[in-house]
Amino acid sequence: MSGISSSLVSPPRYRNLPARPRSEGKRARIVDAAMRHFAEQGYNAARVGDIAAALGIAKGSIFQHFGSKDGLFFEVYKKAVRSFPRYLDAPVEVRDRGFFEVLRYWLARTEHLVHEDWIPYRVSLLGNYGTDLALKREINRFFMAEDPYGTVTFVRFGLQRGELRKDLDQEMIVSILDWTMERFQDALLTEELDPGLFRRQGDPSEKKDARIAQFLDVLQRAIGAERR
Amino acid sequence: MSGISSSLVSPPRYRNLPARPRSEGKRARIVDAAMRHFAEQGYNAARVGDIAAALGIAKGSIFQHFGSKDGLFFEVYKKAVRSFPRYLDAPVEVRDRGFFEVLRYWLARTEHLVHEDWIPYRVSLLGNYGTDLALKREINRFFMAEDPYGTVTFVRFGLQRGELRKDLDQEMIVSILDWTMERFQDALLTEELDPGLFRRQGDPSEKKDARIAQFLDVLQRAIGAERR
DNA sequence: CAGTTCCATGACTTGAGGTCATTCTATGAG
DNA sequence: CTCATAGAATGACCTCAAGTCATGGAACTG
Repeated sequence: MSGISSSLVSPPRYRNLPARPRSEGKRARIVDAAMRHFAEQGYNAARVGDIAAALGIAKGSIFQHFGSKDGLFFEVYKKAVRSFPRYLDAPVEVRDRGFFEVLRYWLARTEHLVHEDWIPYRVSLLGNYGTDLALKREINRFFMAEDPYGTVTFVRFGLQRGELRKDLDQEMIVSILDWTMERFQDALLTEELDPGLFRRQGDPSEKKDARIAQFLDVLQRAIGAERR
Repeated sequence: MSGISSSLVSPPRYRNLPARPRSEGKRARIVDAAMRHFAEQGYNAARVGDIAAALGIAKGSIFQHFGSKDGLFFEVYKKAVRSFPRYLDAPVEVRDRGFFEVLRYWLARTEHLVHEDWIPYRVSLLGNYGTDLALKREINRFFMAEDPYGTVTFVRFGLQRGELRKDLDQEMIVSILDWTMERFQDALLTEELDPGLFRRQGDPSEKKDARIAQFLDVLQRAIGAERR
């Protein structure tokens, strides 16, 4: 299994064309337009030509700046993800109530946040599920390097407050938190990814709150310190 | 957010061309060859033309049978997933030791199984992360309709034995199990998706066993009935 | 102002998915 | 055995989007 991705799969290229000084503004405008297009059309259906047309520039320019459609998407993805709040961005009074209250806060608000501005959320979905594995690897690198949601510091916060089990590796807790939060939110928010939890048949949406409570309970038992 | 996938995204087509009687054998041969190609090249890099060439048939034939590359991949994906064992396929003596022992059994064996035959595993990865959202929706439908790993019956098994919490909806348990098992196994097995749990810096593979034990412990606290 | 680097352009190339009129072939009736 | 017919196979052809590149500005540099 070792050599599959390195030898059999065609080499990806997310060439990081170094940010040229003069063109920063233009790069940013391209990324913005591309974000909208990707969000609305999906990765495959989005056309680089359309993005260029929408901006009134030549298609070649986009390739000169980003090298490839993948390269462009990766920039778009990073921008989208960086625009999301970090766990510890919750209001102080919430933070003071502790680790799991911060989680509850965000879960309850996610839906609202996404409704207000679904474009970056949609892009993050595309990156997570809708492109290809080579990109997924790149995204993983990005997450490990930047920790854009501040999960690591958030877990440290929970550990310091004694709200999290000390007998687990921190990495393990971080992974579990990342995985389950991501999947739960995706199921909560998007039709494509709901395995029937939220949309089976005419589930009244009040049930969502119950689901959130249940989910938090499960998580607390899983990684939380013994209560009292 | 409601209308995104229905109105803005171009309509996908996984037309289920009804299985013609005479061509069953050929369909199967195409699916086999395609499985190998997708696994080795990835979805995007795989060429329908190559698959046809490898079989010594015309490209048009493949489209006649499966309608589109997506359609072909979906068949391949289903075949791959159906080839995996169900939870309750574990040996009786393992089953007798209970729900979590069955999980331990499969986690310990997954790596082995995948080494022996990584092709269907790779295909399932592609379906889960490397194609597009429209396909993801189709895959979710498939899972809900077929429950190919037998997760639902497995959870019922755990509930009947009193090993799982009775205060959670069954659907919730199933989802949590699916999510975490999938991600954990993916991290265990693949470079692309490993968020650093197993390969951060030359982790010796003995650590894997420890991870598996930790993971099971976490899961047991999360969804298991109170011990003793 | 001259020289140089960067940037924009759009016509062009490449190549993959997908179509379709035609041809072939297996089957079963007469 | 022959012919009729439906399903399957074919490959030339079409479409269209990603990606390239030679050329021609535009903006700094000294």
